[in-house]
Amino acid sequence: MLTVEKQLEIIKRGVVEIVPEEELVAKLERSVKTGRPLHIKLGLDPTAPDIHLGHTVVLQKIRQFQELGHNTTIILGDFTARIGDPTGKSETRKQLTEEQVLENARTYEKQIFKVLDPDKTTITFNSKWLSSMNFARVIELAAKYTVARMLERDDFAKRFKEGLPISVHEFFYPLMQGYDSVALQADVELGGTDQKFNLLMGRTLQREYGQEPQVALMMPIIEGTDGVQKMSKSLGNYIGIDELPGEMYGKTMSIPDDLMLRYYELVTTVPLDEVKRIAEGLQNGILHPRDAKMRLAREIVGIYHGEDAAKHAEEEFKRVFQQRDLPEDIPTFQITEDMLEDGLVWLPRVMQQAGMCGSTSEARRLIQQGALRVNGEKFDAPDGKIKPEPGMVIKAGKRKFIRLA
RNA sequence: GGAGAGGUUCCCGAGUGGCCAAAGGGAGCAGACUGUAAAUCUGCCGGCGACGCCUUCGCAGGUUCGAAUCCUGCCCUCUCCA
Repeated sequence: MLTVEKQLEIIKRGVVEIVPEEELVAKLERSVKTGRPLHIKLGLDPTAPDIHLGHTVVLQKIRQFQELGHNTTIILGDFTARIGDPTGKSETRKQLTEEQVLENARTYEKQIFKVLDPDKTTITFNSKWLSSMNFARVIELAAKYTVARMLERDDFAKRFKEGLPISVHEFFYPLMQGYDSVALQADVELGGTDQKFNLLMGRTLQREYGQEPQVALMMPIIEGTDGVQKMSKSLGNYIGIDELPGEMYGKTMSIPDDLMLRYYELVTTVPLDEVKRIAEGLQNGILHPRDAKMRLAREIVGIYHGEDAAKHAEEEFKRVFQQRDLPEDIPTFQITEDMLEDGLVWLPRVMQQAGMCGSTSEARRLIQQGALRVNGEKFDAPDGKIKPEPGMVIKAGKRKFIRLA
């Protein structure tokens, strides 16, 4: 086991806040002395069927704890998910059904291990202890916290002030999550900064139930590809870890340059001193931002698809976006008889049918804006008609291609 | 239970009888440039084979030549009082 100092150095990478750091140090010291690993807890909401890079920020941290030899437990909040964490969206979430939760949990489980070591990971559902709680015990739990303190929570406070709805059952979410820490006797709980209240609740409840309080360790919430809002699937600004290498690479290239270093630190395993070197290179202009970002994209794709796939994705990216060449694989589209009129097809229809755009209106706009190329030639015929030929390549915008069958 | 405020296009947020498919911002898309799916600038941003037509402003009706805007009922949310 590494020394306390070494461990701290690793643990603190990317971390926003440790509450309180002294207690973490004390716990680590005791752990090193007794040889007994710490118990690290991470709660996940099994509502998201697809894990994206945003989730991996915290998963990477768990991974580091695993490598340091500590015990890690992932709690799939199947029971809490029935409420839906009020955090984030300032409105009440729909309750999920039991089947939905279980199905989501299964896909979740599969993806987690792309980051975590399966042999060192314990997965538990919190329904294990929550579902059997009777009302008397729920009252006992609820009595350990006051409404005023509950309203201190950012999200509740904001909604309360703005006159937005807060359902009573939402108060149970923090209580339940906090109780998970009691059930597990966690030493450390990880979470995003948006989880602060919940993590601190764990401390309070553990103390109330006569346990040593856990240390709360908060990771930043990473911005999505738009560079503005937090990465989330519903906002569509996410990079999913199940995505194809090419998509993943391209999406990474689409993040604002300013965001690069943050991504390096939080979602890759590039050593910190090297990240520092990259930062310096960017600063003094020795390193072209594009090249730095390509490296980033390669690193990210590499984690989830391997180095070869990453290299391949890069070559493809260069071919399509730097050399403006055709991609390796172009989906083919079959023109059907009923689309033909005197041997001509109306391109908006083809584009819409081929999934290049959502409607013919959108297709018309694309043509008007000069976004369309047929066999590399700009296409701007106002009636949008063309004589289709097998093998013809239609390109809309920079990254949508089809080949006629 | 009583009194008041409010529900607008993906999101935020204007609009209070015609000039509204609905300001502005964000996101998204496209073009230019940079040969980064970056930044910046410009344009687009409900649907329809389309200089017109259709659907949209919580839901359902009504008034009007005409409604997101006025009236009625309903649903949902909030505030104050009880």
